[in-house]
Amino acid sequence: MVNKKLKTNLDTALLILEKSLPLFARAGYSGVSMRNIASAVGISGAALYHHYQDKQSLYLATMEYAFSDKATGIQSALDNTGTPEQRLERFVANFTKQMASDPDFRALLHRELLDGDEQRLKLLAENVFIEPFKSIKQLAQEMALNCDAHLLAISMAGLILFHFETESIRRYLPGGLKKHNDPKVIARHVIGLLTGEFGK
Amino acid sequence: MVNKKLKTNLDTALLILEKSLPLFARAGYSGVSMRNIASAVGISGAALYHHYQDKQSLYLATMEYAFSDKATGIQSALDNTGTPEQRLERFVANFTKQMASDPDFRALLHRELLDGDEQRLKLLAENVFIEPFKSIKQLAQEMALNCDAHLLAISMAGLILFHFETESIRRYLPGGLKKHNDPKVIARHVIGLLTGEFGK
DNA sequence: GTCTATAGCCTGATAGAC
DNA sequence: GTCTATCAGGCTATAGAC
Repeated sequence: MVNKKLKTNLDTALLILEKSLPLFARAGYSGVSMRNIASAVGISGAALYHHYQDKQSLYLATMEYAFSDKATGIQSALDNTGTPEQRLERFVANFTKQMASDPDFRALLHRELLDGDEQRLKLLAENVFIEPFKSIKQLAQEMALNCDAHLLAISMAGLILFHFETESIRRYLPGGLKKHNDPKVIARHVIGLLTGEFGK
Repeated sequence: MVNKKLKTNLDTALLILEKSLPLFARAGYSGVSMRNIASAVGISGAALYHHYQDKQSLYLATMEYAFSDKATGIQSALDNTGTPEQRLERFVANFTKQMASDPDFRALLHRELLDGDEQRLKLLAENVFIEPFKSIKQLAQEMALNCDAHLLAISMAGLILFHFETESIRRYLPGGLKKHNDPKVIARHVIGLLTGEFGK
């Protein structure tokens, strides 16, 4: 109750984004109503329209909020010290850990890949993936992996993300174990595959 | 107009599934209304309820229809002739081609991974993935790849599917080219990664 | 087996008081 | 900046004629 004057405008607008993010992540754009969001925030539906013009604007703002500082987090896994192999290992371990800790981000990412329009896909690319992508491509070149760097960067992300994406179904597939959801186990496996250390 | 008598019951029920499949694939469960489906089929909304109890039943039936013969298609890529390396190559090339040719199936798969309940995930696992999964695991063992077979099977599927999943965003990422959507290029890349032929 | 009509509820969005 | 009340239309699902 202290300083109620400051608890206005910007605070509510931000609170709305905070509350709508997990709703959109779990049910998607058309699975969430403005009333759902309003009641999660604790205000009336009409009040939402004071902060955001319409549902689409609110959704876009939620995506901007969800993606805003993800790039720096991912980028931090890509510092330039050590051998290429060490940097690869550090990146995979770190990226896996970050993805494991943020299921809402993962869900929004996959929903955007399915449903995103040009504007939102561009936002996602520019705000989140372009910079890490460049670094990974450079890393691929330094490792002298003799393949298309773009394809390799996609493969690295896919190797990690797909294990989380399939978490819900792997329990119905033969050999599925709890440990396969452990970010450390996943990272170890991906590093092994990428460095060819599994032999053959 | 010939044989109008035969154009009843089962035919309409099937036609409904055929028409609802791409709608659900592109917009998801809550993004498609019974009216949307009815008008795609060319009948009234009420008529849908003669064939399916409610929207959920229709959706489940659509998933069963979409997944029904996918297992055999995938399995056909896994015949037992040749060396493990040849079989791996054939499987990756064939699976990639199949996935490339069926964007609706891919979309439904990803939507189910995001939203599927236990019943539908079990359906997807049992009708589509269990048998190919077993074969891949056996292949992994024969290739003497020294890693967890379950993780490897997931990785193989992920390596292929993620390239399609990111098709919409890759055009905003550096180095994205048309050829990266070519199933032959993708398959070649995945095979190279899995066999370690890119060096390092 | 399909139709029209409709019930009852939920939707996004607005008007206007406070 | 938030509320209550409300609108117009969409939603799932049903009733009953043909």
